Amino acid sequence: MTYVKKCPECGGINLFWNKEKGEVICKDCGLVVEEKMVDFDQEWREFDSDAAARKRRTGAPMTYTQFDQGLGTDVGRKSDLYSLGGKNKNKFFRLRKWQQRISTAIERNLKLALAELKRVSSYLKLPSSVEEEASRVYTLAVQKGLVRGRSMESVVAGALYAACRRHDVPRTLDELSEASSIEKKEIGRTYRFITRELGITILPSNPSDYIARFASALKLSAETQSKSVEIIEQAQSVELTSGRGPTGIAAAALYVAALINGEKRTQREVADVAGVTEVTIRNRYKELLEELNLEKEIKKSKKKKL
DNA sequence: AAGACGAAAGTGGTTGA
DNA sequence: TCAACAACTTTCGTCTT
Repeated sequence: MTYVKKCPECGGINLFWNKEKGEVICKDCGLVVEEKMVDFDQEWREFDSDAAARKRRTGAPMTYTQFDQGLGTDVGRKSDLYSLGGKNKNKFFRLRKWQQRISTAIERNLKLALAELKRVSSYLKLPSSVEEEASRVYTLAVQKGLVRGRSMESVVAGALYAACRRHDVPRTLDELSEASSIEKKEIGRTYRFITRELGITILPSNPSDYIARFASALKLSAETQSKSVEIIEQAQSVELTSGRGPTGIAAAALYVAALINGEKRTQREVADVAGVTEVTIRNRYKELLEELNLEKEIKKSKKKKL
């Protein structure tokens, strides 16, 4: 089986095959290029309907993006009732009433929230594995009663942010904030709250996870991308990265790599796509030059130009 | 004229008493 | 709960290309 080499959406070359989920996603724009690559053929043969019924064993796939995991049942309405006598009829009505009562609180909330979650995640073009994870996180949060006192939207945003981090397709808080129209600090706060309460541990995000997306936004070559990842790795080995914002580091590394490869971008341009200021890039850039003596490489590329 | 650089003051969040 | 603190931003003036 052969796979597409370029993302049909943005032309990016950073396709990533998540074997577990059976998806090929584009790390640049988050587009799911191929999804659910399962073998749809049956692995058994059936000769008559009887044998077929015995051998079939699947239903609709279970998913957290449906409020009841796609497994919900309802106590039926009219048509079923005709087959029941008086006593049973009453029992039936009672059951239905109870079900409606139980359903209301949590499930109504989940329905609304998951709709919102879908909206935001499609706005950000997140892969469905992230959406699924976020739905799961949100469902847990509701069950633990963590939504009380917080707006539903902010918890959704927080769950999405957590899911993104876990799947190494980080979006910045700014992007999430733009998509959900929730304040950045509010998202951050609920994010911290729910991850703590649910005991979800998330590693600090790696600057190189941002490189692919930033680079494609700036239309930089693949060589520049790998160069900047290389720079980040070096920076990490001399402890230049701890305590600093990962986006700032990614931006600076990208800026330097672009200089070295003669694909110069202004600090302003890089700063804009990375969501940091020029000053931050300058500070990181200065540190990078000091620690990793990259001056030579920059000079080298200048000579080439002349 | 535009971009790069740096200083200084301000902001929001974390930490430790 | 408050103050100290680090990272980052904003603003602005100067230097370089």
